[in-house]
Amino acid sequence: MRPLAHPDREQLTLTSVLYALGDPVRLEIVRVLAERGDLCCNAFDPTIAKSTMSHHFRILREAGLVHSRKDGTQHINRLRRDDLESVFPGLLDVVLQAANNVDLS
Amino acid sequence: MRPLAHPDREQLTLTSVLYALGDPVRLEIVRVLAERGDLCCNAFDPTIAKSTMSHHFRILREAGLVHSRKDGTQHINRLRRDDLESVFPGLLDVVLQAANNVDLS
DNA sequence: ATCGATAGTTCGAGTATATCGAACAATGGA
DNA sequence: TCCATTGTTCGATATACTCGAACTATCGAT
Repeated sequence: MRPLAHPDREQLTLTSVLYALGDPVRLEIVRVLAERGDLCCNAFDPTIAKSTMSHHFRILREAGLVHSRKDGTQHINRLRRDDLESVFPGLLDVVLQAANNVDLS
Repeated sequence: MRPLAHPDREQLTLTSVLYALGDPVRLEIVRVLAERGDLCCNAFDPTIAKSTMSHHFRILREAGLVHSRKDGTQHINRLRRDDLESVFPGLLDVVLQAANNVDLS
């Protein structure tokens, strides 16, 4: 297995972050992580294949949105709020605000 | 030729907007439109094929980011700032702020 | 320590999207 | 009418999404 890649702040790009957010599954992951804190992968939509979730978490990790650390057999995922805020101020908050409003429907 | 599709406010989705912004070519189009006002398609990177630009403008149009109107042989493109602001408050401003900061490099 | 259960990753295949050049359509001007 | 300009559409190739299956890693129980 490859080690988990986590770019540091200087490597984050706006395009990659927006690309990562521009998928309904990943946007929901980010929304739930923001709402409920650190979670492992099985805390999300169980109808989506494991391999697909793994793919989405990789996109989120490599874009710098999520930090994953191993804890026993599971991976605990955490939103990189501070890093994102320092590089793209206000972005995550605005997106989460919009995502939560939309989800009222 | 098909008529140009322009969704109205109620049809905009956050995922589609973020997806449209999550591409370097399209993000640059949006940034320039915000900076310089209404422009036709040839105001952008001339090294990109016409058909590719047409494709990107279609994505932007169908996501509701851009309005295109015919004027003679050209299409004048305008950012739908008010519509976006009403549906996803603050989103476009934050993205443009980040895009302009990044482009200093 | 071996077995089994659980959590994720990786692989391979099918389907969908990006990019380009070429051909087409629409408008305006000589 | 002819031609230049603008942009769309088409066909082909290359890259990304989704899934099931196989694999790896860790923990707990026997």
